[in-house]
Amino acid sequence: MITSTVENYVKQIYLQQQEDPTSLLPMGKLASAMKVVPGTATAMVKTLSDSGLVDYEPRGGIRLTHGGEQLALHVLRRHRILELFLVDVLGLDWSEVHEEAETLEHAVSDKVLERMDKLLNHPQVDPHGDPIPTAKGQIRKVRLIPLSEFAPDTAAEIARVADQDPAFLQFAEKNGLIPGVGLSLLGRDVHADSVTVRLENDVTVTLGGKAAEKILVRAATE
Amino acid sequence: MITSTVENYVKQIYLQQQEDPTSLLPMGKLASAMKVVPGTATAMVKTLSDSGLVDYEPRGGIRLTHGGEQLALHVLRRHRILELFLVDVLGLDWSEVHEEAETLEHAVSDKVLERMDKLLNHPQVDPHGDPIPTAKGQIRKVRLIPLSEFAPDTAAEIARVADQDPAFLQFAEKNGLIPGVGLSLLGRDVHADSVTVRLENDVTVTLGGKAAEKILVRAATE
DNA sequence: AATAGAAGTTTGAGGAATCAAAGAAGGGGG
DNA sequence: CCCCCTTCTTTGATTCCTCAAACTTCTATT
Repeated sequence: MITSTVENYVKQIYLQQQEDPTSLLPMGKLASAMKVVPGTATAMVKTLSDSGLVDYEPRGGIRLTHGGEQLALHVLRRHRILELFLVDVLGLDWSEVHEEAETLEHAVSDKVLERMDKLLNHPQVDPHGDPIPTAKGQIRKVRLIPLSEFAPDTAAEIARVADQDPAFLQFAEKNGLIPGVGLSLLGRDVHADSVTVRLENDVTVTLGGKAAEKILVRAATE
Repeated sequence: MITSTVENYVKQIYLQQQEDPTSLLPMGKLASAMKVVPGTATAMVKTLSDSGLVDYEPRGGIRLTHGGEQLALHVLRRHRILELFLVDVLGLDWSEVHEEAETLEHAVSDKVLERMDKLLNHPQVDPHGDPIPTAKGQIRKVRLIPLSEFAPDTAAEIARVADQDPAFLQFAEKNGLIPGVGLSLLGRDVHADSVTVRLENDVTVTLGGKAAEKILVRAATE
């Protein structure tokens, strides 16, 4: 049976793999992402391998099989629709829905999920701008530019805030750094490791490199 | 930690105890209600007893402590609000929400639950007419009369359908036997073990004793 | 009262997921 | 080229929940 632990591992493998899609995911990365000791990850990966969800090369690393990726996308779909549902229907704050969805994603049936999807009008992205895979397991991969690498003097719009830490999200919200908001790059200071932008409401915000990496933008579509 | 298994046992003990509130609940009843072998129930009850959730008399039976009852009511509240939410907000059929809620009741946080409660306008009963305990763990106990014992020639209203089997609920729905519907007793045939009622839409329905026991009514409040 | 049968408890074992700690593999610096 | 350090795997143990089956207690019936 697919336990919620298995779902979590597979989801995490998928997310980690996105960071570096070319090479095999090392055990250590997975173990620390799952917050377990390395031995636990090894044991679990063996059962995932036996279930045909990952390809496992001992001491080499792992990679999701097609089946594993489909499962990961299925879990991710549940997670992201739930996040949006919690924000749009139940009025929770976008900074707190990640944790809630983390539990619920293993408990909602497909039937309930599709009702939510319908109620939300088949959304494409969750409250943080993360794309929602389709029920058939397809995900739109859009090339977004981190604010830290964004070219000056171009109009852009925030597409995604790539961090689920409530504290960071609250900071982002307070400063108007929310998906859909337009902005333009005022300046970048390499030595100060900082980026300054002007938002559509004319407020200017300066971010350090770490924070600027997490704000992903796309060229504005007027 | 309170696992969902513990929550299920405590909930089930509460429900079973309602059937016969005066005496201790025998192990066998609990075991069959939980669909486990008797030995499993014994083992589990010991840990419930160690956690102070039940009083356990070996070979005598069990009874919830105050703490156990509070936990049971908390779980029941989650279950019933979820059922109503699934019907009223997501449009699921009342015959199928019990199963859905059975899983979700262990995954939903208090925060999310109270949002649902608010959205539903602090309901008193779930779609089947079962009372919803308050957040403080209080439950309104109303004396309802089974159709099988109902006095003739009195106007009444269906208050509750006490069965969660989807098949029975679908039957009830098809025949208009839904909480809130008014009816009057046309006749009872002791030898045929049957009861005939006329519903408010003038349809008459005849039920056997087993079914009539599950339809609970209250004197009509005009 | 003796005893058969029902009801309940105990014991031994197994699967899922975890950790701690010992052991093996592999790669880079001296 | 060898050793050492990092990374990974193995091993042994633990917790939670379950079952099967042996065993005990109680009750009711003759």
